[in-house]
Amino acid sequence: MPERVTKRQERAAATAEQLLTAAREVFEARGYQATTVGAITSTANTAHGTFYLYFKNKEDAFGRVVASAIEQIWEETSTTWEGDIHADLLEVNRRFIETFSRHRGLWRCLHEGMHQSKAVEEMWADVRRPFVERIAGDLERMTAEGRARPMDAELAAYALAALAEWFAFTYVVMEEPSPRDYTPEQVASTMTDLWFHAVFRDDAGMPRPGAAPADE
Amino acid sequence: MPERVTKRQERAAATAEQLLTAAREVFEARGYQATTVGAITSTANTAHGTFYLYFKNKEDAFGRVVASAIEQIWEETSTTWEGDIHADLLEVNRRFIETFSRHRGLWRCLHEGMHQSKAVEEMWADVRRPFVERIAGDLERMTAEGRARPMDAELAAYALAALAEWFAFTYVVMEEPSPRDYTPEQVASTMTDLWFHAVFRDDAGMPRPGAAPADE
Amino acid sequence: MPERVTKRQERAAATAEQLLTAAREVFEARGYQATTVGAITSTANTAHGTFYLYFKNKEDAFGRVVASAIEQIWEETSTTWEGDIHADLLEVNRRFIETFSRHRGLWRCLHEGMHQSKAVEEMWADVRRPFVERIAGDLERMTAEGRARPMDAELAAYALAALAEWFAFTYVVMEEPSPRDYTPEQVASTMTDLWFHAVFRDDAGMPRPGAAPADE
Amino acid sequence: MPERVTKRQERAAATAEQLLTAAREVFEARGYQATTVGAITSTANTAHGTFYLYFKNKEDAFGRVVASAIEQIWEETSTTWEGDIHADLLEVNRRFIETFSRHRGLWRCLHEGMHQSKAVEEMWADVRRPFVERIAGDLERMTAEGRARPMDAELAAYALAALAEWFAFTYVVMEEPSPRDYTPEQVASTMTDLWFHAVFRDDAGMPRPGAAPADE
DNA sequence: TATGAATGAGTCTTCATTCAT
DNA sequence: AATGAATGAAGACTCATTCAT
Repeated sequence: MPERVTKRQERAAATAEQLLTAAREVFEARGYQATTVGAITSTANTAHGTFYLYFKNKEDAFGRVVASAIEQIWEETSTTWEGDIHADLLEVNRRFIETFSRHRGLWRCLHEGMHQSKAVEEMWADVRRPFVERIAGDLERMTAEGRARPMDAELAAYALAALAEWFAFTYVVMEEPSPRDYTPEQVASTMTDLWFHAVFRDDAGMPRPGAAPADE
Repeated sequence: MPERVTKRQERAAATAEQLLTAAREVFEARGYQATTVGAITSTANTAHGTFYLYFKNKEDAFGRVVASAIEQIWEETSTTWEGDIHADLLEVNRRFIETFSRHRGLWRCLHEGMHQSKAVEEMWADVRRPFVERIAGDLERMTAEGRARPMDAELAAYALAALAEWFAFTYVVMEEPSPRDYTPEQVASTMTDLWFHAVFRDDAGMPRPGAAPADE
Repeated sequence: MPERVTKRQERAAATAEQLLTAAREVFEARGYQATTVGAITSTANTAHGTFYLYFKNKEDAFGRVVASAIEQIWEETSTTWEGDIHADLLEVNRRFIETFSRHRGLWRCLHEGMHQSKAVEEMWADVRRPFVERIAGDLERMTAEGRARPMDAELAAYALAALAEWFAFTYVVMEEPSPRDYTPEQVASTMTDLWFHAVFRDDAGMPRPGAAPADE
Repeated sequence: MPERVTKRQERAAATAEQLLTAAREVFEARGYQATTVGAITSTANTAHGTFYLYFKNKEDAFGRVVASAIEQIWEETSTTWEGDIHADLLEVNRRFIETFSRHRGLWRCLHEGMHQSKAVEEMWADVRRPFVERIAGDLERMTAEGRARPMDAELAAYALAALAEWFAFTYVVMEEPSPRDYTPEQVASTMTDLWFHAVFRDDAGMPRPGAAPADE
């Protein structure tokens, strides 16, 4: 009875979908610790026990939520570095802040959960590592091309990722500095400015190689 | 009856000291959430209720612990910026990593607690603000002296503080990157390198005033 | 799957019943303040947490206990006032004292809790209001029929309810005056006598309509 | 050195006075259960331990407070029953409501405490017994004089005391009925009206023996 | 596949009372 | 007579997880 099985699978898939969506909503709204299985199941309109058919536990559910969200962030902050590096970098940073903003609940949740559960801590490390590696790769390539200063690319990548992650986090999530004092545009601009000068030779990233160094 | 008073006050001070030390130990070892008043009092060898003679609650106790630790960190990361800026910066960063390391339990606790309690969140903001302001002041001065590039000093200070705080945090507390792969010295060096180039004119921080600018 | 549901519902209903009965027992025996959730659950042979599946908290549990008891009291103190008013009144008062006696633990608990919790205070007010209104209604009707003296029916109802409630309470619960000195029958009789003369015209309640007024 | 001793005694008496006053304030403001020894001593500006030099415990302190207050109430609700009984009764009831009002905090405290502590329960019984006896005495005398109907004077006295106590308590303390709906004057009047007709022969208390019964 | 009733461990806080000084 | 530091008992409530149906 293939049809029956299919129907069952369909229902099951629908339930799984409901639970995942609900989990994301609740994690974003309440944070890691304050999220309860009960809140997720009642948001998903399923029985309490059903949760455990689809997730091993809270950590597991959070992992799935993060995994599904992270793809989006990854794609939104990708670039091909064609043309003007400074402009590209600014654009990436803008998108980073913007994406971070849209997912702020989840980020906060990730940072919170990372102190509560070893599994979430590893999840956090796994989430950021590709970003770090992308940066490290870019740095190495740019150094090889003579545009970036020579440096320990991996360590610098960690440092720059830390700058981006924590500057964005404090600004977007902790509101330190307050969004009333600085616009996301200013934040992206400052981030870009520091990152750019930290990394590139003075003339390297300049779009017009003949031009004199800009005075900001 | 000055003697009497003194004796009592001495005992009380000793109790307070025991509790504060115990609180610090437990917070560092277990983290914010997992720390219980019972663990603190039994470590301090006092009755449970005695805790509430000296602290309003867990948050309050944590506040005192942090306050007492923060002074030390502050002093250890102060400098007068005489002579070679690059060398001074490296020294400050070395000490920062080193001090951070020594207080890693507390830092983790602070970051954890900041997601659990609004009061701790404010505490975190209060702790870092002086650092940010110190950086902003230094930047402004250096820009005025023509050594640093012109920039929004406050925002840049937030960004650089974020770099230092989170790079140190991930390295020291989360072990990302692993200390097996990179020494604190390397971390301090990378941090210094990035920070230096991000901020200073190419010739600005150079100890040898006679040297020509690197490019052009 | 009606059978399954039924079995579960049966068990749940049984648990609820156990808890309610246990709660009543404990409240009656210990009073409001001294009653602990632990005492209720261990009396009911359930886990501690099960209590919170059926009640929001102690107040809520008490509310349910009172509600279930109050119905009984209400019905036992209802009458249709046919025939001899004095005899009817005596019968009501007898039953009131008797019922009060049977629920003495609960009454004491209600009076105690009313000073401990705003919710219980309102519960007390809600419990007695129907009694007051019943009395007020009776008074108005009897006045309209020319049997009761004209008076502010509502205020008089509050006063008479206070007489009944507190006379019964002091006698039954506080044993003031002592049951060794006065029987419930005497108490009901005195209560009836005072209430009767307080309210009725001298000839009004008399069963013998032909009798002349006592005086003048 | 008699002078020294005297000075000491004076100080001690002053301390005792401070504590008693403070205790009364706190009991009136907070109620029995919510009153803490700490609140009393800090109101009295004495050390915590000093409390136990003058009182055995909280019950004891409350006993002293009640004793000192009760005299006043007793005197304010005394009358000589000269002339018009109805008018006298109304006046007594007015003063009773008024006095009750002024001491409402203490009354509530007494009623609350009576459920918390056997000692306070006895205190309550001791406080009201003289009132009951005064009423019983009055009733007996009036019956002997042919003005009141024959009845069990003591039991009737308990009933009438209950009426007065609880009607006043619910009105003044529990605000049931609400003071917005009924004035103290109305309450006193209703109380008087019921009491009067409950007790006296129709013509007995009338000031003008020739007058027809008043229609309210 | 889905249900939902039951479990029970874990912690902060208050406060009356004592007693050394 | 006065102090005030220290004590320690006592109780409500949440929620992840299980398992019989």
